[in-house]
Amino acid sequence: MVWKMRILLIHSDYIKYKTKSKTKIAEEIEDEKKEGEFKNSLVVFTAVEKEDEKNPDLVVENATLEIADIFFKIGAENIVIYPYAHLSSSLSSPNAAKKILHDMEVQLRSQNLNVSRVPFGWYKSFEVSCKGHPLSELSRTILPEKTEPQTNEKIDIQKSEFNILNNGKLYNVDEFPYENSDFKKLVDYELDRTKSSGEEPPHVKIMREKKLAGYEPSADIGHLRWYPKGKLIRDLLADYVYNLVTERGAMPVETPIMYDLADEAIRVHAEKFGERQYRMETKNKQLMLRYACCFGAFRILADTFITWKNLPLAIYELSTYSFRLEKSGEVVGLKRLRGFTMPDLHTVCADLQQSMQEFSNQISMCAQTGKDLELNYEVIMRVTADFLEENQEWVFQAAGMIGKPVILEILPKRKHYWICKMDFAAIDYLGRPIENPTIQIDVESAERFGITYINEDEEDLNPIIIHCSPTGSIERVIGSLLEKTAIKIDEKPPMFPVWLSPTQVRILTIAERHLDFALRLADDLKKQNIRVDVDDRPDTVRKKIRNAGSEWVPYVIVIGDKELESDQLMVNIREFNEKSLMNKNKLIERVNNDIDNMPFRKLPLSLKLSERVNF
RNA sequence: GCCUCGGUAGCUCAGUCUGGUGGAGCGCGAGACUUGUAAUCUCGUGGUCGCGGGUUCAAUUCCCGUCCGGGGCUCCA
Repeated sequence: MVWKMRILLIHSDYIKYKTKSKTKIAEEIEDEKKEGEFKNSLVVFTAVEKEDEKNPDLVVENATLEIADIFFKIGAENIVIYPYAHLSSSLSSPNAAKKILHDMEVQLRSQNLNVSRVPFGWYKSFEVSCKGHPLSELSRTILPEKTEPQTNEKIDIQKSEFNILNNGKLYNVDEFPYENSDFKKLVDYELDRTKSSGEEPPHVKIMREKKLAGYEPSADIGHLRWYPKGKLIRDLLADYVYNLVTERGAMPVETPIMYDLADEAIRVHAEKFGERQYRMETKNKQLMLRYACCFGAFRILADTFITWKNLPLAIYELSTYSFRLEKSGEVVGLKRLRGFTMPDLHTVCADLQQSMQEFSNQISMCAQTGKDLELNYEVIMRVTADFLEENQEWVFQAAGMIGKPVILEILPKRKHYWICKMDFAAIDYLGRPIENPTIQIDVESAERFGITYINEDEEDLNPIIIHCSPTGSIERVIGSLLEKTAIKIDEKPPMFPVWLSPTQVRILTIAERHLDFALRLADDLKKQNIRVDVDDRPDTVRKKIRNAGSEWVPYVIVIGDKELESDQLMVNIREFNEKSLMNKNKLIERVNNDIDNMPFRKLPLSLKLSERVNF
């Protein structure tokens, strides 16, 4: 059980007290404080607990915020801080308590409130008259954790330095000759220079129109429901990343989505994410929902016997789901969710040298996903000043692998667990980045989680761990693909890459007598691993063509009397907005060529459109 | 979380300012048509006007609260 400061708040008509006799731990007081009476007061009975000693300043701050908040709500005139040990069975040391109570008094007073504090460590008689309105009796537990950063902007003044790195040369952000508008947009965004247009990102509407995904009103904010077409695309992307990482030697695992905060390493790692966690309590456990796969991965690695011969060693998991309690105003479409799916690769490296080498390999892997998914990534590399100083040659070379300018952020001090990271972002229709792949060198977690390996000299050492998401979250990938269609709308008809298109080939019939032929053709294509369906509804050809277009179907074939006679098919090719005459085998070849070696899954919808449900 | 705008039929949206029996298109159902490349015609079905409270003879409309969504701020270890 974790204990925290407990307070009982009473809005009273009056409170009177009188000191009787000292205890061993009594504080020295002047005579005038030996008794007192306060009218219309918010009395704060307070017990300082063991846990509070870990971060007394934060407890004081949180308690002060809470008390002031209630004070203004009820409109009392005085605040009376009353030490009251009996609220807790796990008290802090008397000295810590005295300090915290004193600091609370000072901090409340600094807000120009009338504050009094009743002496600590005396036996006292007291009389309190509670007002009895709904807010007059409240209890609060104050956590020694960060709540809102609102009041203390003092920390973290040290700013990062931003530069552009191109062809091994460093440029000032204002002097760089920008040629690529997406890159310029990322720079502007990083430097807080992005102007807002007040529009909704187009992918939000498209994801619903195309029946991919929708909001689930009966869940929390930022959790989606996925319809069959969207689910198919998710699964194909998951297959894609699985193949990508396993081909490079990663071993897939699956770990729990919730963790016990009683585990010290889990708790400390969890608290790095502050309030943005889902927490849940069972009868005797406090649990958190994972925000990435680190927890499970690290626990596996900590329990695994690893030697230098095994390194680098990579384990992979697709987190369905990761949970982040983003602020309600930040959640939007597929870009920012509270429940999302992230490919998460953790690579154990013997030392910094090996981790840099692996980092380079993973840069290639992440860049490859941009090519495979046909997404343009702009890149930002972030390093601590120390790391840059010692490894400048490597940093420049790593950035050079991108083959175009990248932003280099230099952090004066290590602020997080990583010393070097690279973020790849697609730029959305409104010119804002969607953070996709990321690679990070983690120098902290191995030790915290007790992950070790045996080196050649049989010494037990903590490795370096690289976190990598080769595509970023699956939802963001889909969001980026949809944004891209909106950006390119003037250049080409919107569509998914053929391997991700739910329907790859649609066959539509002119009259009922053409259905048998259409179904036989569909069957042939299906046998060749092509997702095909048949629009057998009694609508006009014009209308069926239009429908196929609005579903972004890449290849559409009309079957009429002519097709029954010959083996030639008139194929509508969406990408080029053209019609082309070809036979069945040519079509199969063409589709397979589009799909290349990307993953395939069958169409999880009925073949005949007349039988389909409208989601 | 704060500020701001919105929530009306399965979907897209009008109506609300100025309170008085709620509209259109698409979809869906029925019928007609039997169709060759981006919406065939006619008829019909369809609503707790997000939810809760208040004001009023009367509330989708005005007021308060709340939930959900968009944008901005902030944040994205």
